[in-house]
Amino acid sequence: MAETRIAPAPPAPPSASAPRPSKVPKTERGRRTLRALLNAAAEEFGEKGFHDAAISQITARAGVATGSFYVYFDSKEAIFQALVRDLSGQVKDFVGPSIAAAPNQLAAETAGQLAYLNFVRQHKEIYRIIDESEFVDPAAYREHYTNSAARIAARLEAAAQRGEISPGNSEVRAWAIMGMNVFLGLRFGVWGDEPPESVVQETGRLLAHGLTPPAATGTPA
Amino acid sequence: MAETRIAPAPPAPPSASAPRPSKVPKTERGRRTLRALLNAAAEEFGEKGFHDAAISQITARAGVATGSFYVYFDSKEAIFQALVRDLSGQVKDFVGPSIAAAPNQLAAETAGQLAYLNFVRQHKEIYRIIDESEFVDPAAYREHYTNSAARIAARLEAAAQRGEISPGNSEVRAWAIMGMNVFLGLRFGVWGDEPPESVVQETGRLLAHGLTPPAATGTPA
DNA sequence: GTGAAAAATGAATCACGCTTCAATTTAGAA
DNA sequence: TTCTAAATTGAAGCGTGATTCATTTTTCAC
Repeated sequence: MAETRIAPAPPAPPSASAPRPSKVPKTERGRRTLRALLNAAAEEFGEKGFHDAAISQITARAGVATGSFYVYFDSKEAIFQALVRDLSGQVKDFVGPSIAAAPNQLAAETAGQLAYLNFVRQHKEIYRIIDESEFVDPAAYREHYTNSAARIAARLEAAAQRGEISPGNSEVRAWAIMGMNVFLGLRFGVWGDEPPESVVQETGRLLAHGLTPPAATGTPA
Repeated sequence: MAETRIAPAPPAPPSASAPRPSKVPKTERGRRTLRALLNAAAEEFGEKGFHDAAISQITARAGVATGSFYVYFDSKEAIFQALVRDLSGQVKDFVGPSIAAAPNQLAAETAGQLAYLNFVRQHKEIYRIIDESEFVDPAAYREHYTNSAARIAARLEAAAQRGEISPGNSEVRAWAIMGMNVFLGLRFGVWGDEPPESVVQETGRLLAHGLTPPAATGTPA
């Protein structure tokens, strides 16, 4: 969540960004149907959750017959997995550039969070889908967060080397930052409509100076 | 997550701490069977998730016949709801005292986090169950986190009044802290066995002073 | 000790929706 | 235009597991 790039080569696994259906379409028509199925699945899974979602509804939304589904995916689980990959990639591609453009580490975290919150507001279904992968595809769930944390940690490590931030346990910090972003995304992206700017501002202060009052440190907020 | 008490009367809804089965047992034997069913359900749901969990397995683990289940609960959903309440209460009761005993706000957050991490290590199934309530019982899920955040926010508000911490947006801060705790609990409580002390120490520094290096503020870590 | 309410039993029912499949239509290369 | 592979169709099969229920056993107040 809320990261990517800046470091030359973070420990990122070979997981691809694109959906990987069981059978790759050979014709233009096939590609269109595949896309329609993935979009329909995002809606259906997002609204109903994995088990209440129905293949027959997905195909109905996509405007194809039930049987067509199995030309592209082996099972309900298979399209769900493909969807998780699809959405993971979309977040990364959306948030990454903002982070890369930031002048320093604290600005990068703030920019990443802002981009993430904006993305979430446009794709509220992402939480239900990523969250449910914990049950449908545990490996994907674990990978998703482990990879995100690893990228954040790599950035923090580099920044600490440069003396830009204080030294410390980067892995713990990374999971803390990721947790913050995920929960703020849930509260202010999915459940609320408040403009993200004030959220980002507050978090920026927290990450920079903590909660200790100015009198006790020296630099006011 | 990781909070409770300290403030006289936080905005906590009327949700009870105890499980509320459909039918309250009238005899001692009945109470024992109900407890056995809840414990068995915690195991079964924790291991398999809601949909792969089977009533027949729950009753088998509890050592009773299939039909007995429906003496105590109206449905699979009903026992799941009761379980979420049960576990929510357990966390609160376990973490609360640590927070109440802390001398100041920053110490309270740290103590709460430490207690929470220890609790999670003893009850790894809690994540799968709370997380899945997002799908099985969305209202319970939302309430769980909204209430937790409200309690943290109330504590922060009070501390800010006392000048113990800097003024700021308490709701944003509360959700940030809660997110941190939840994700650190997942990584270092459920997935890892590292001793929680180093995690808590790092988070404590982060909450107190942020990431800015000592040179730029004045008070070293 | 007796009897009515509470609890326990487990085989049978039944709804649900994923998946299969044989037949038909469409795409596009030669 | 022709022909083959690709794509589409939707009704029916089928396994799974939650839920029901008539019956038996246990509890405990009187």
